[in-house]
Amino acid sequence: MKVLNRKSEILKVAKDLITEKGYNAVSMRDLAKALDIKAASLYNHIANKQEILSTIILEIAEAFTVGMTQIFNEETTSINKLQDLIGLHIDISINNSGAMAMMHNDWKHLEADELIRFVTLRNAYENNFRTIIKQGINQGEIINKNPEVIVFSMLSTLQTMYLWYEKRGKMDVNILKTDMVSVLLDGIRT
Amino acid sequence: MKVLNRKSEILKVAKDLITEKGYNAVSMRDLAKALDIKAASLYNHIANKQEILSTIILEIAEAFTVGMTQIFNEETTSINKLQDLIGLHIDISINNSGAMAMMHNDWKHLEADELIRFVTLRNAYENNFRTIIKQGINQGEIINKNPEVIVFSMLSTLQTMYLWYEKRGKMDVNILKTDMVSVLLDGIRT
DNA sequence: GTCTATAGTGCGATAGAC
DNA sequence: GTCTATCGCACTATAGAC
Repeated sequence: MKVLNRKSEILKVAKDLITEKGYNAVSMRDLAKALDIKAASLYNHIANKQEILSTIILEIAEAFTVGMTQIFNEETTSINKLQDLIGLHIDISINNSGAMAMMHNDWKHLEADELIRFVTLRNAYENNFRTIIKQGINQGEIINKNPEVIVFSMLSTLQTMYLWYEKRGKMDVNILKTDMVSVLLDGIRT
Repeated sequence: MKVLNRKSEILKVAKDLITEKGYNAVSMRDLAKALDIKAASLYNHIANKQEILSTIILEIAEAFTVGMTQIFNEETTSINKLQDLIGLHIDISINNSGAMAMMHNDWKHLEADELIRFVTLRNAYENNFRTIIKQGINQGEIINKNPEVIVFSMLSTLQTMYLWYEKRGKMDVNILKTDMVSVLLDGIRT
């Protein structure tokens, strides 16, 4: 286990607290108390409260972008790409449930450039997802239903998986992947 | 169009503001300004800020409970019950997207009795949902996959539908129901 | 790198006049 | 039913000592 520097340590504790209570409900005093220091001391490591939010959310958003880019460019069927995307979401959600919660709940408290960057990344991600579905329909691999409904249904399940995985005692990752692929993809396969 | 009394009017405006910014990010001064009165005047109509939250969230939670109870006791197949539940979610989500957002994002800011009541209702709802799925599996109507994965996948889609319906220019409700039933149920039917 | 002290702001809520 | 005025408190953030 690597020793964290002070800033990483602060971000880690902040992630846990904000996941539990929400961004606006966690004060710098709360955060400092959890680290056993005074609030003022935090400002030696971070510029302000916003920096905590944007660092955590953009880091996870960029991890999804990297994963998506790779999968999008694979030379394989759309169904295989969707299967890989399910795996990507499961892997990231399991290891970063705090950051997933913040991305889900608190992105709207981002400001200025960080907000724009986040929304841009998220839109690009959704567009790639939609393109994969449409290609699958055109290739006859995926049933010819409204692609928006398919995209929405899959994404909403994948995006809230972190909630559910936490709640019910962490099942085996490989079983989770198998069952999730089956439930999400069997219904749209031709 | 019925004329709203002052309290209903306050709750309606609060719903919109809180949906946009989150419960903690909307102050009583913000709310008052949106109504063109002073913050102090709000307290002639509501006891405190918490009352806004609990009134809106519990009202919608109870609407789901009523709908579920009725569907749960229908004498029909599990697949038909699920189909009716999808319709219930669509009908409520479309007419109450603000309240849906608050129930989704801000329930954790409920306090004491109201929090307990909400969690109780939500658990009962999920248990009924799970029971319907399990009965369907036992009757051979639904594929024999992990029922938790099926429940989670369907519920996460239904619970976040309000987000997506708002975002993309409100498609025809009947088409939405047909396609949603097909995408969510074709994959789990035997 | 952490501390004390504090500036400056905004919050929820109340009292009491009209 | 709305107002002005205000209380008491919590917040983010900074200055400067150690």
